Amino acid sequence: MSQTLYDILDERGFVAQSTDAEMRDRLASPVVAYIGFDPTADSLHVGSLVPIMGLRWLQQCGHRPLVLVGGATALVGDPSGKSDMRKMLTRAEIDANAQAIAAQIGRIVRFDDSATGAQLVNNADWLAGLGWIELLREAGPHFSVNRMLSMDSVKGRLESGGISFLEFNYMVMQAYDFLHLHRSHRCTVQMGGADQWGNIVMGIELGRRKADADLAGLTFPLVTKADGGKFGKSEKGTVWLSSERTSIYDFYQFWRNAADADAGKFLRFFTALPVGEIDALVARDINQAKEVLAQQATALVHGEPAAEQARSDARRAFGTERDVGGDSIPHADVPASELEQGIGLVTLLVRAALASSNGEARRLIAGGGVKVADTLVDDPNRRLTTADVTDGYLLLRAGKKRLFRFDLR
RNA sequence: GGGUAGGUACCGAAGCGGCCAAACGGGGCAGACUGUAAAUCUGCUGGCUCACGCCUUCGAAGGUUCGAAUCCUUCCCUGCCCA
Repeated sequence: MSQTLYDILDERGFVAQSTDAEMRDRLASPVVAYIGFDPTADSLHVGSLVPIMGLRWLQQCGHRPLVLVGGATALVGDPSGKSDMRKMLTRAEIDANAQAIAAQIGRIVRFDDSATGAQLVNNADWLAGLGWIELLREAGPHFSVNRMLSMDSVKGRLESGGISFLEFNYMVMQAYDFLHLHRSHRCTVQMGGADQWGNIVMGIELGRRKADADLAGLTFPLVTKADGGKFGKSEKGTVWLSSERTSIYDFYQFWRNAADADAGKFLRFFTALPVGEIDALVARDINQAKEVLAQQATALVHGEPAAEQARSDARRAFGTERDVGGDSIPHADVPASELEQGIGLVTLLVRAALASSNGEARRLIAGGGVKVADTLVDDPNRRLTTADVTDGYLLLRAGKKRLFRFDLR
């Protein structure tokens, strides 16, 4: 193996900061490294794909990844990068979320007992049982409040509405996690998003003071978009990894619609294609590069067959064929009997979720944004009947990119 | 606990008795241009009916008034200063 993990991460853009100037050497021989995920929802979103890919490369390079789900820390809530306090979750919700998230990661990272098999740990297992006094006495003396206050994650909150003591303790818990994983799993490296820097550093220092351990950390950059917008949002909101929350069609479209300027970066982050190939592809045909990005990213999360289906359906729907019969195209049934009486276009737009209210649907139509089977309709009072059905379905388009198919039943 | 400044639609931020569903900016959606890209220009942006009109909304609950986001009372929350 000529390339070390560090080289791979570096050339793919995964390295934001490293606590160890000699990180490349450190990663030249097998280590145990961990990344934490907070089970605050029953699914991760595309933002978490960066650390997950980090684990994947880690594993591929002969290291052992530890996936920590923050069963305990989620009870507290990470203030990093948040402007407000999160809502509190119950223990049962968190446990269920932790399971769901582990399953998602398991599709990308291999969990088993081999030397490089990933292992799942839950900090509720060691933090939940700790006594207040016990923790204060063990970890407390090693934390300087002055330093904690100077951490970006805290400073941000001090400037924008304050931070509760509850959340202020988050970094202590995370630091304790690192120490614990060093003791229990010989873990020496923690990775995480750039916003985790402070938390990671606190863990390293705690490890040095309590266990004389030589720990290190590496952070991934915050994924940004060329236009400055938030990464991971589409018109439908957050892009989740769960197909329950974000359909595979929408997931594919999210990547397919990436900005040109982001294609190369995203291909490095979210696919396993060799960097040389990525550069060549981007240089040759940027639009095709985005199709590859969409297919690869979808395959990563939802599997090859689903990705192929999404790609071919999208190609046909947006290409010259105008064939929208594919299974992955958003669709629902509509009873023939109902259509015979005629249904208001406005009603159907709302039913298809192309508009969130009748008023919005009307505005959309009046603004010239609605097509029925490729024919522009600008009459808000238009009613659709079986006469509008072609090939057994009724196709609604809102704008150029949103569409919905009603199958006649 | 005391003092003080605030809580306005997705976000920021005006409004300070009627002309306020509420300026302006951002965001979002749509149209033109394109390559399912970006940039630019244009329109729209609480709900119901869409014609008048009706309903809900300006931290919460009451009150004053013909009429309140705008005045009064109590309460809740947040920042800052003091203890």
